[in-house]
Parts: sequence; structure tokens; C-alpha cells
Amino acid sequence: MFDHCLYFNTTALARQLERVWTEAFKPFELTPSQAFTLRAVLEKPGMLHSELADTLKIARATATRAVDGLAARGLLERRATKRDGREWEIHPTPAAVAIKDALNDASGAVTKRLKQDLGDGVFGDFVQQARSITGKLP
Amino acid sequence: MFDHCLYFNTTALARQLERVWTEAFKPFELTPSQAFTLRAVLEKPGMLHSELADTLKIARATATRAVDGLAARGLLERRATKRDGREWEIHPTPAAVAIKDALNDASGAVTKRLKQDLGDGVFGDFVQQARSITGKLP
DNA sequence: CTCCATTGATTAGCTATGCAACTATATGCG
DNA sequence: CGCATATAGTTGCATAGCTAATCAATGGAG
Repeated sequence: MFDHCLYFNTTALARQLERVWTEAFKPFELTPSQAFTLRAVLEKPGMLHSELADTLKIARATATRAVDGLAARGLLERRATKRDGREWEIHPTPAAVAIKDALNDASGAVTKRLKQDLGDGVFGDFVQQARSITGKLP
Repeated sequence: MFDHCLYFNTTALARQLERVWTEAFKPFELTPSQAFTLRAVLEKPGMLHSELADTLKIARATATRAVDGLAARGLLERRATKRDGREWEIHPTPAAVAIKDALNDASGAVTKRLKQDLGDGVFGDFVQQARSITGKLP
């Protein structure tokens, strides 16, 4: 009924992908959101909350809660910055560093599998299109 | 950092589109989810919850809650079926029927605008790709 | 130097979604 | 018939996301 609707089909696909990546990160007992938050911070230790929000394209409030959760799990910690008392750096703990490679590998493995299932070109084109469309929206 | 990730870019786009459609349905004081639920039922009055869930590609539990909300708003009502005491038909109220065309028009207007902004071919191709990928996922 | 606007982060309150467990009704087998 | 299994829908619990409002620190204008 909504076969030609961009909103409908994109959100439906997003929900489906959520399932696939949930499965991929299950061995770590991390949700996709948690895993991507962790991967972002592991890639750039010491990033601020605002940078995290920009990187993940989520609202700052959501970034706060994501960090809360991973800090409670002992995977991230906040450190005050010297230059500005409002800012907090986000650092991975040793426990997080220990799983960094496995985490990236797990995500890479899903990507590789999907590229095979869908065709490498289709996959890449679709992702580029998605990025392009996102960039053109208000 | 996640420039080539299907999951990341699709979910980010979905969130962005959520904003666009939220704006489009604001005049009706309906969220996109509510509006699409209503449009589905208006298109096929008397559909069952399981049909609604299939149509919207959501879990049955989510369909239950969507109908709850719109019934509370006086836009939908449930009616028991004769043939099976477990089933409930979902019917639009006169208030829902009254806004049917305006609702479809509002969605059509956003689509039209986006097709102009993005290019008609790009838009259509992307939607088809999204549907195709959804179909190939587990 | 003081006050006000700005800015980084957090909190409050809400929506949509899912899975798993439950209720109630059907249905089919012995 | 009567019980066991299957099915439609609901409920409980949890996650992630958003906006708006708030808190606290900065920094500039006068």
C-alpha cells in the first residue's frame, strides 16, 4: 500500500537492519546503539559529548544516555576537561579497548555477508544514495 | 567514521525522514506512525490487527498500541468478527473518514517536494532498492 | 567588574518499537 | 466429547530516539 513511499520503506528497512545488527553484536551483549557508541569512542578516545552526537547523528540528550549506559557497564568513563568546565571527555576503559578489534570485526563480518547477499555494487550505491539524500533533507 | 555502513546510514536517514513527515502531519496533530496507521485502515476498513501489522511491517504488539491510541482519539474503533471470537476488525470513525483525503494529500505533497529536490529517478530507484534489500534480509 | 546571552551537558516527559509471556478462543485428534 | 496444540490479540518490560526545559560555566558588553 505504501510501496512508493520513501518514509515508509526506509523506516521498515531500518527496523529490519536493526535486527540483523542486534544479532551481530549479541556475543558482546551490546545493542547496535551501544556498539556504535563504543566504536566511535574507541576510534577517537577523549571525544566530547557534542562530538559523539555529531558523529552518530543523534541528539545530544541521546548521547548523554548512551554514555550513561556504557559507563554503568564499565566500558566508558567521563573526564572533565581543563579548558572548559562544561565539557566532558569520553574515554574507553581497558575493558572497552580489549574488545575494540572484535567489535569492528563483528560489524565488518555482517557488512561482508550482506555485500555478498545483495551484490557489492548495489550495497555501495545504496549507502551512497542514503548519505546523499540525508544531506539534501532540511 | 561509519560512512560505508548500511545500518548506520539507513537508520540516520530514517530519523531524518521521521522529522520531515512529522512536520507534514503536524496540521492533523498526528505523528507519522499514527498517520500511516490511519491511512492503512482508511484504505481497507475492517482489516484485522494482524493484517495491519503486516501492512505496516510492525510487530502485532505495536499494532495493538497504535490502534489503542487512535481509538482513544476517536479516529478508530474495534468490532468483534462473527466468525472468530479472537479477531477484531478495525474501522475508521466518521471523524477519520473526514480527513482521509487531506491526509493522503499531505503525504503526497511531501513526496512530490522530495522528488523535486532529489530528482525523480533517484527517488524512485532508492525506494525500489530499499524494498529489494528488505526482501533479501533474513 | 557585573550582568546577560551563549553554550555543553543533563533531565523530564513522551513516542515507537521489539520480544516474551499471557489470555482467550479455535481446532483437531483420539 | 475432552484435552492438547495453535492462533489472535494484549500486556509487561525494556531500548532508543526526540524536544523542551534546566543547570552550570563562559565570555563579552558596558
